Amino acid sequence: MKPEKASSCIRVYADERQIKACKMRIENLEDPIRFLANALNLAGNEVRLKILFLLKEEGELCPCDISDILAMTVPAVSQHLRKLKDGGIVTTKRTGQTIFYALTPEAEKLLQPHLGFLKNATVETAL
Amino acid sequence: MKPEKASSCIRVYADERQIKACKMRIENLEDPIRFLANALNLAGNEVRLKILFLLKEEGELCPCDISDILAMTVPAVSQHLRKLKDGGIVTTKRTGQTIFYALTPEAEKLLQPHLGFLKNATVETAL
DNA sequence: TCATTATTTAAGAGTTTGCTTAAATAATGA
DNA sequence: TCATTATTTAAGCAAACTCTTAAATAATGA
Repeated sequence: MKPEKASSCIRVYADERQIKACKMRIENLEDPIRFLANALNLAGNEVRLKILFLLKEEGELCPCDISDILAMTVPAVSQHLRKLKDGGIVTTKRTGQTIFYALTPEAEKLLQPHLGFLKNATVETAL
Repeated sequence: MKPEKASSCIRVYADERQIKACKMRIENLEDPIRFLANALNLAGNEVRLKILFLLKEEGELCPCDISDILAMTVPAVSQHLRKLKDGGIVTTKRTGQTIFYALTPEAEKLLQPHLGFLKNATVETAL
């Protein structure tokens, strides 16, 4: 009846098997979890979520457009775009001096539920 | 042919109508965007994403269990749980000294695609 | 009541974030 | 080539994040 663990909790009814199974499950998912957490973290910022939503709706936009729409300085926008690009969420296409940003197909798939939901969302429906 | 705007970009081909439409769309979605960004931000942290995944899989867990599984101190876990609770992502149920945490139905719905995906995910399938 | 256990709270330190301003790159067209 | 325009990069700073350790709350049972 004595728990075989040397951990913080000494609850007698602690389910050792459950704990161990959970540990293994998490361990196996380490990589996908890291990847997903990073993507969600990028989307989990008001400014970047707006940018992602706009790219989803408009197809592509340049930093300058986004700066106008969001009423932010161009460097501020550019730095967000860089993060998104580094994270594989957006790609770029140059046309003259203008650089157009667009969602990657992977990001589109990954964020589809949320961005699609926003389209006609209210706070209640978002829940 | 002169653009009617006093903004950072002076591109002749800037689509004034598009910019204005985007501004309005974003403005109308201010609240849902704030809400969604907050939820994604909470999920966009490795530790918290693990917690959310575990709660999804196990139904409910106490801080002590989570601390064991993730090999983190109890206060560290507790502080993450508080954030999740403040954000309406998890709820609590007391049984004696033990407090069980579980996903709220809203969070379950909101995060279903991602947490469900993780279940048997590899990095490639997560993409 | 008192010792034990589960959990939360608080204070502190080190890191990361996200903006600002100024400067650097890059492409266009006169 | 030179001036203009679009974008990125860099440095600096205030705020937010996430852990640590120590102390406070809360519930149980002898």
